This record gives sequence, structure tokens and C-alpha cells, in this order.
Amino acid sequence: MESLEREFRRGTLELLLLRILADEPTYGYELLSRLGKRSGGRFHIKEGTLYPVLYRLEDADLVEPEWEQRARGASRKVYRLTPAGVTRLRELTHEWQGFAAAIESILSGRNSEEEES
Amino acid sequence: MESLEREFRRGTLELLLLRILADEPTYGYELLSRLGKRSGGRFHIKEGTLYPVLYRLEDADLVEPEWEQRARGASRKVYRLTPAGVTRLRELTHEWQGFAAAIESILSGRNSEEEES
DNA sequence: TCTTGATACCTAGTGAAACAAAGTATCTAG
DNA sequence: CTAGATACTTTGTTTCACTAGGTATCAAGA
Repeated sequence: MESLEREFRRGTLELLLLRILADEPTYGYELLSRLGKRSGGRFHIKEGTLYPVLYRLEDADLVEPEWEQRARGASRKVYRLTPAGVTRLRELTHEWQGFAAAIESILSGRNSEEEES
Repeated sequence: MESLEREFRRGTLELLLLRILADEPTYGYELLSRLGKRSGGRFHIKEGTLYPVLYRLEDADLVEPEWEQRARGASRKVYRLTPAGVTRLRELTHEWQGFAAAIESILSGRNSEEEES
């Protein structure tokens, strides 16, 4: 009832995080606020959602973490896209565009392919 | 690896089915092929996916089923949008458009809201 | 006749993604 | 020294779509 966004968002997080990291390597906690800002305040995910996604990306060798030791403040794990991550981002972007176009096609009432059988 | 669509699709089925039923009341099995055609052959869901969704819609009073007895062939359960279903379709469509716009915003690199802090 | 395939609906069990709700640790402000 | 912000982590829960079956009717073909 409440959270359409939650369902809509499913599966897109990987794409969005890769896209943000493509602009600039950064760490998890900062990703949360960038995702919020760049979505126009729409996407506010929790840490319990974010970190497992990052670990999946890391396991898939799409991002590479590096611990940043700081004089003050807790250490940060800065993630950077790998070459495979760049490729994956391109694929996912293409997939997304095709998907969104298919949704639009249905919503607009245009029938595709062969018409009535 | 294979099924991005599966994840992307999560949460959109309700919207798509309502939209197709808005054009014309029809039965479950036929919805499968209409969904396929109208998505340009992109969305091919299984019966085990479809029917539970229809039951959810029915429980939420968004669609109304009516058994169609036929002289030959198995009986069909024809679904029709309720007034609440029409309202819900409008809401979901609006939600979807906002969501898709937010994704596009992130993909295009346009930063929304306040820029750098 | 008997079997196959298409039509049409239904259901139990599984996997995965996002979530809530905790925990740990460091630094700053009062 | 306490509270809050920063920053990463883990455990358990919910929910959706899927797999993989099931039932039943009808048409077509061997």
C-alpha cells in the first residue's frame, strides 16, 4: 500500500550505484546521500540495504574497495569501478532503457509486434 | 546474470495488468499473451506468476472476476477493473513516471536539489 | 480409441532482494 | 561523560516472482 517505490526499485540499485561510482569513487555512507540527492530526494535506502548490495558488487568484481585511513574519523571503504564494472554499467543501462520503453509502450496503449492474431 | 528483467519487473506487474484490463476486460490466460505482445515480446511471465497477482488485485478490490461459461472449452474467469482499480491505475502510472524520471536523472548525471553541500 | 497438445485455472515450495533492527567503533559538541 | 553524527556490519523477516507441479476441457491425428 505504502511503498511502490520499494518494489519499483528492486533490481535497479545495482545500476544506480554503479552509475554514481562511475562519476567518482566514494564510500558507502556517502553513497546513501548521493543517491538521495541525485534522485531528487526520492530514493532513501537504509544501510542494511546498501552494504549487502556493495558486497554483491564486490564479489562480482564490479567494484573494488580500498580502505582509506584518516587522521580523524572512522576508516572509510572507498569503492571504485573495475573495468568489468564499467562494462556492466553499460549493459545495465541498455537493459533499463529497453525495459522502460516496454513499460511505456504498454502504458501508452500502443500495441507492438503483430496485432490481432 | 540472466534475469535483470525479473528484478526490474518486480512491482510493475500490478500496474501493467491493470493497464491492460483498462482497455478491455479479459481472462488470465489471455493476459499472458497480451502482456507479451504489448511489451514488444519482452515480458513473458508464467501462470504461476500471473494468478497470484490477480488474486492480490482481487483481494484489494481493484479487479472483479466473473466466470464465463462457454459451450465448448473450459470456463474462463474474466476480470474487469473496479472504480478503485481505475483510481489505483492512475496512481501507479503517476508513481511509475516519477520513478522512471528519477532513474533517468541519475543515469544522465544531472544532479537534482541542492548541489554540493 | 487413445494420445498429444493447446487452452485454462490453481497451488506448494524456493530463492533472492530490500527491509527493520540491531551491533560496533570513532570523533565532535556540550 | 553523554549524545549525536559518522561509518561499517550482521541477523532475521517479508514479499514477490519463479519453478514445477497439479486439475480439467476440447481439438486433432494416428
